[in-house]
Amino acid sequence: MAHEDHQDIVKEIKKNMPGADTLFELADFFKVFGDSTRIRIMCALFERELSVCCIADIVGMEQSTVSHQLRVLRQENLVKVRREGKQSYYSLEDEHIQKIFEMGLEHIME
Amino acid sequence: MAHEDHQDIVKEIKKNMPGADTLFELADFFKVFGDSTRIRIMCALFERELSVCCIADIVGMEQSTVSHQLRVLRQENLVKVRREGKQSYYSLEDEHIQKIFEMGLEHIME
DNA sequence: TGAACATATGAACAATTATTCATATGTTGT
DNA sequence: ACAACATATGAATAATTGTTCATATGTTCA
Repeated sequence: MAHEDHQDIVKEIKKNMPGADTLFELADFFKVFGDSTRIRIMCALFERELSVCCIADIVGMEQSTVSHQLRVLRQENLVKVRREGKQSYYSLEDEHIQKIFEMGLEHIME
Repeated sequence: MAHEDHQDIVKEIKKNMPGADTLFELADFFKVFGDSTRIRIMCALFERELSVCCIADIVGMEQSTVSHQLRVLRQENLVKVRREGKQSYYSLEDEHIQKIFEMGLEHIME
């Protein structure tokens, strides 16, 4: 309880904010972008769909690690899979991802 | 080493990807969005600049917690501070933030 | 059916991170 | 200079998360 209108401001801002559940979900969504392995995986997928072993080679990590991270990306609907014989081919779910990516790049390049 | 053109694909993708250092930086940037307390703080700041104690009240957490998180936001150049008397007023550094936020919302609302 | 390969998953470990408490620093008004 | 308040920071703790190893599942071809 600081200045006079403290409570008014708090009430006003709270009223206009999205619900806490929405913001939790949003944080979970962005959490996916907050890991360099996943960022690199997504970045690789900008060009074309890729098999798991290709991705592992590109990012230079264990196949197991990549598989785990691909699951995270799947769970947040950022990538989709397609089975073809022994391989699984992953690709990006939509274009939001690339746009968000580019905006982040713009920011850090400032 | 899977299918025939595995190595070609790996080499091609690697060539076109941003450097590892850039992608690490980008992941660090997005990491900031990946916490619900920070998301809520940023969201509150969309409307107007706010003092630390207002923010603490809005998000319903300790002043100390908010202060720590504001430091994280400052370090990634997402907010700026202005001292006025006893209070520190925080505001958003630029509009990228709100755009990224909105794109995230669009995605989870699909 | 069995061997060879690609991918997925569980458990364990290491590392990172968010929160809190206690306290320090900074500011104002007396 | 001191009291009262706002903010910042350090240390400790709890929780989350990324990676790896070992292994299971799924697929193809002989």
